[in-house]
Amino acid sequence: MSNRSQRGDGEVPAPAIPAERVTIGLVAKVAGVSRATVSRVMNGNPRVAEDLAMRVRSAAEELGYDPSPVARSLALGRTGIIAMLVPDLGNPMFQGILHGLTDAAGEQDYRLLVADSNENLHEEPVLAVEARRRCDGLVLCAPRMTDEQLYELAPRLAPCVLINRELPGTTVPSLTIDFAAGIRDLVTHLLSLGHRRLAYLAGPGTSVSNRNRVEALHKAAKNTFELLELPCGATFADGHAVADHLTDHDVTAVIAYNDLVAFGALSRLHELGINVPTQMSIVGFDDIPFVRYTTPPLTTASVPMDRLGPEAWRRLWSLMSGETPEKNVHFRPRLEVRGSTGPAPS
Amino acid sequence: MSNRSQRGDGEVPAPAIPAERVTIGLVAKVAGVSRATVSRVMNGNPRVAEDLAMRVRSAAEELGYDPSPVARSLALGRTGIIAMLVPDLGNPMFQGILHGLTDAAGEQDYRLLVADSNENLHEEPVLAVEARRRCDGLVLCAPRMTDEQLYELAPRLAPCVLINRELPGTTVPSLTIDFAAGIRDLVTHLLSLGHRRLAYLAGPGTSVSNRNRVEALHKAAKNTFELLELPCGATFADGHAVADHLTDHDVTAVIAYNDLVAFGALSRLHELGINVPTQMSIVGFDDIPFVRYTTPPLTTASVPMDRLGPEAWRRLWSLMSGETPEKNVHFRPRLEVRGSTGPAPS
DNA sequence: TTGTACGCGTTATCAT
DNA sequence: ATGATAACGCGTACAA
Repeated sequence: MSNRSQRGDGEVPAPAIPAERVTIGLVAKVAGVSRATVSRVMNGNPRVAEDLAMRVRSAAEELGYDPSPVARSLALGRTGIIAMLVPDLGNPMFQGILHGLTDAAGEQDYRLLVADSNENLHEEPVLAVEARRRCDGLVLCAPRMTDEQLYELAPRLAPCVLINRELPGTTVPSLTIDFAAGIRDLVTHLLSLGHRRLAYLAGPGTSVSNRNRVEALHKAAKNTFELLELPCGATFADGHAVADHLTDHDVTAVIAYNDLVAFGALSRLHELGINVPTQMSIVGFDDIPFVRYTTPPLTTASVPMDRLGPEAWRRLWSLMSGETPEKNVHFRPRLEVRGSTGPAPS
Repeated sequence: MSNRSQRGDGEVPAPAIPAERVTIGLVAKVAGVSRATVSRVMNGNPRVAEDLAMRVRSAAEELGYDPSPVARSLALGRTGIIAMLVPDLGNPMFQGILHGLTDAAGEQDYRLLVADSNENLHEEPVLAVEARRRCDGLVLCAPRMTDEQLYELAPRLAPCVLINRELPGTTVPSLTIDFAAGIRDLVTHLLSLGHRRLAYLAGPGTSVSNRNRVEALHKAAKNTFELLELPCGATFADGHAVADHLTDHDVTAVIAYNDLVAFGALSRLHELGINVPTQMSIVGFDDIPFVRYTTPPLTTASVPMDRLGPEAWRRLWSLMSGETPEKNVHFRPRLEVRGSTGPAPS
């Protein structure tokens, strides 16, 4: 059956270049039909004589023919692919979105291509354009790109759906998280527990979502509680590192930029012998999969990650179909009270 | 300068379809030259008169011309892209590889496209072929694909580099982890601590890397210690769930399929009030970034993740250049003794 | 129903 | 140095 029966009596070479390119023309010649007919058969066009179709199919099978996606894309003017650009694949938050997006798009036979801008925040715009040019649509999550850049780029990125930020004055659809509401809920929760001196472990300074949180915090802090802002970051390691300085100040509760940071801080506090929540309360943001299992389980603002992917796809699909996408959604996080928060120590 | 100066007096539409396609032909017409010349200018061909080049550049600038990657790929016969297929983006292990691969390939102006086979293990082969056909090379990590399938597919995937598995009898380069050695080190460590009854939290049954571990364990167990094999999985949640059954049996140490699982189990044991390592020792595999911070820090077999990406790229590059890639590497994990292992309770 | 011929947007090979 | 023109591999009017 398979051609590897001769394995064992020699090395089977891994051909860097196929023996001879098998194109639609070759199949046509072998099957004794025109290329148009082959094309029709391959695309399931029903109006071809069954005998011809058979000949084509067996020829294609025999030659191992597979239409070139590139040539196909050029002729069709579409690729059947969408791309998503994320700032950090390591963040479980994006993994959730990616998963949902893959599934939703997959149902309509669209494939998802993931591009990670990683640390090259500098090249974020380049990557976005490049990714977009190779496919039919883009889901863009670029928290560090300036509004200026985004306005400039938007026309070249369409059809495009924005995640976690908006582009006022344009019709570019966007899915956002109501960070302010989430922060308010967390603060209210902490205040109700008697906390009055809070620390905020800030995310990347250039990130819009960090700015949103900071603004909400400052607004809430007015005449209500003391707020200490500590530069931190977005990763577990960042949170872990900054936790050392927590005891330098007189705070009783910590609001982390996100769950990863909160987790890192939680871990470090444990190492330092500081009990959570009796000596210090701590909250995160996002509700990524495993923070419900940390010790203690993390109180956080739960973002409905699983809804973002599908919603993004629907809007992208509308745009690609020339229709008007549904209105933007501003997801409201749900306060998830768990074990990492408790009454403020007297 | 920018055309968004009129923002504010109306909605700027997000054009699903660019106003008019600006192709190389249009630029040529506007600049008053042939398409060939435009192509030359765009590709930095030095032998074009400077005045013509100027005209072309300004025309291109003015029209916002950007060569179509698809058409370009078709004409050139190469895309400038490589793909990597991973079974689970959520596993930090792959994120490490992806990162290294992105950087290495990026230095030679190749972009990385990530495809996640997610739970569609069934479609893994399809995805692999699809991904490969759209670019110039593939880094494949498909732990659940059968050898049969892989042998069958190999020719269509070349140039291709395998991660975590080999294809004996072929010249397909592969980068593998010496799971057996890692397991042996972990076992030896546990035995030296006096443990004689071990549990193994098995990964996905269909995964080759799981089979490798199991084999190594059975080999080591011969007349040395008792081995209990518990079906588990590959995620944090899997480990968390299975930990409940750990106390049903009389084991003193646990070897988890990977760090994620170990972490999950660790977390659950803590909830159950079982102290690690005094009552139970536990080890993981991989050494993903944050397990050094868990409580207690996890003893594990450290895999040099950061080396995999670059090594994979070098081999892929060789293949694409028609050269013979360097020999395969069988990475030997390094035993990382931390706080999650201790003397067996008497 | 089938084949012919052209278009998709670009690069490369020739003449000139 | 520049411009026709033929690839690249495929889809699809249109004609037959």
